[in-house]
Formats: sequence, C-alpha cells, structure tokens
Amino acid sequence: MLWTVAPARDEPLFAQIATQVRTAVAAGELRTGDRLPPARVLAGSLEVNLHTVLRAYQDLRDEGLVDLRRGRGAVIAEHADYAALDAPVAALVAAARSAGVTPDATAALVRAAFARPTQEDR
Amino acid sequence: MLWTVAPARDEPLFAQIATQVRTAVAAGELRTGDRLPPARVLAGSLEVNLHTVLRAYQDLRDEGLVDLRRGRGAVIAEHADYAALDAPVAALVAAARSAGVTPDATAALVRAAFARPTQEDR
DNA sequence: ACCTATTTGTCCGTATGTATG
DNA sequence: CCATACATACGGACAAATAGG
Repeated sequence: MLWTVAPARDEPLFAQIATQVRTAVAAGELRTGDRLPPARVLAGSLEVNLHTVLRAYQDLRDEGLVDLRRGRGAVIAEHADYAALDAPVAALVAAARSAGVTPDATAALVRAAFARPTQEDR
Repeated sequence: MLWTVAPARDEPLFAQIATQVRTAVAAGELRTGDRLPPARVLAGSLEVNLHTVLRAYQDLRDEGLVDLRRGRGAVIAEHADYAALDAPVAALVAAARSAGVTPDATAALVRAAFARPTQEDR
C-alpha cells in the first residue's frame, strides 16, 4: 500500500496515518494477518517521528483493528467489517456533497447520531 | 428547542452547541428565519463562557447554516438541506453499529471519503 | 535449554501550538 | 487580550518478544 502524509493539512499526522489504514482495510487492500511496517521504518520513510506513527497504531489497536505488540509489530486483526460501511459512507458523502453540507458538519452529524441511543421516530 | 451541554463529554463544549443546532435543523425543528438565542443569554443559561457560544455560532456561520450579524443576532439562513442527510446518516450509523465499528472510526471514514475527489470503481 | 543480539513497542520527559474560559 | 489547560509532535532511554547460534 501507498503511504503519504501532508503536514500542511489540518488533520493531525497521526490521524492521517490511521485513516489510511482504515480506508485500505475498507477497500480490501489490507486483510486480517497482514503486517503493517514497523513504526520506525514507516516513520523514517514518512519523515515523521516514531511516536507519531505509534500513536496512530495505538489508536487502531484501541479500535480493535490491529493487534499491536512489542517485538511482534502491528498486524491487521480479526476486525469489524469495515467494507460493510463502504456503501453507506459513499451514499452519505454523495448526499452531503449535493446538499452542500461541509465535511465537518457531516462528521458532526454522524457523531451526534451515534450519541443517540437508538433512533426511534420523532 | 432544548439546549444542554455536558462538560464531561470529550466533544468540546462549542462543538456540542453547534451539533445541537445542526441536528435540530436536520430534524426540521429549526427552519430558515428562526432566531437562535442571543449568545449572552444562551451562555448564561448553559453556564458556559460567552466565547464558547460565539465560537459555535461562528462555526455555523462559516458553514453557511446561520446568518450572524451584530445587533441582529443569529438567524437560521437559507441553508443546505440537512434533512436530506437524515436517512443516509441513520443508515451509516446502523451499519457501523452492527459491524462493530466505533464512532471515531466511522467519522474518520466519512472525512476520508470527502477527501477523495469522486469515487470511481477500484 | 541457554544466551544474546536484534527487532519492536513502551515509558519517561519536553517544546510548541491551539483551545478554552 | 490574557492566563491556563490540553493536544500534537518530537527525543532519548528502556523492556519485552523474537530469532540465531
């Protein structure tokens, strides 16, 4: 897979890295058992600090997407089926684009929807 | 509409306020021309700082959701059709819940999808 | 089974910017 | 505008897991 980070973007570096893993998994590009590059190696080639990469890996571990252990590295775990979200995400983004809703607002609406226990009719 | 903020939640206060306006608009509870409470008043009743409310209002103005002018207050503007997102958002959240994907990861996937110019087949 | 060198993440602290009130 | 608090990114030292002999 292809790794890139852009320090200029307002998304934090560690989040950019985590995002790329998630989307690669959603796209089927990374599968259970695949190994991510050692943090030091990736940090070196991206020219960011070791800890920045590790922060991303740790976030992914907290999500249950990767198994991260010292001496062994970061491996894609038995994970939630991200691919199942591909279609709903695309549908939402398309709707948001055509309605002229910003990415920030859309993401905020998604978070808010999660916060509501379950969606009963209003 | 009902306003509440919870300092304990990790979402910043100003974001909680903005989110409530967005969801109220999406739900049809607030319509074009409706007036939001004056920032000072809302700040007082929520027991948060004036700047916190103003920050939320400014974000909403930047999104084009409210018209914010001095002396006149904050008014819901001719806005993007947030209601159009209601169904896609609900669908996505349902899919994420049943797939066991966290809110954070879901929101990140949505943002990432925006970043991609347009989704052609892979 | 042992040792140890290497690989790899974890823990400690620090600087700088941004958010908050 | 100011003071405080928090988050991001970085640096160095440390410790567990692994692999080779």
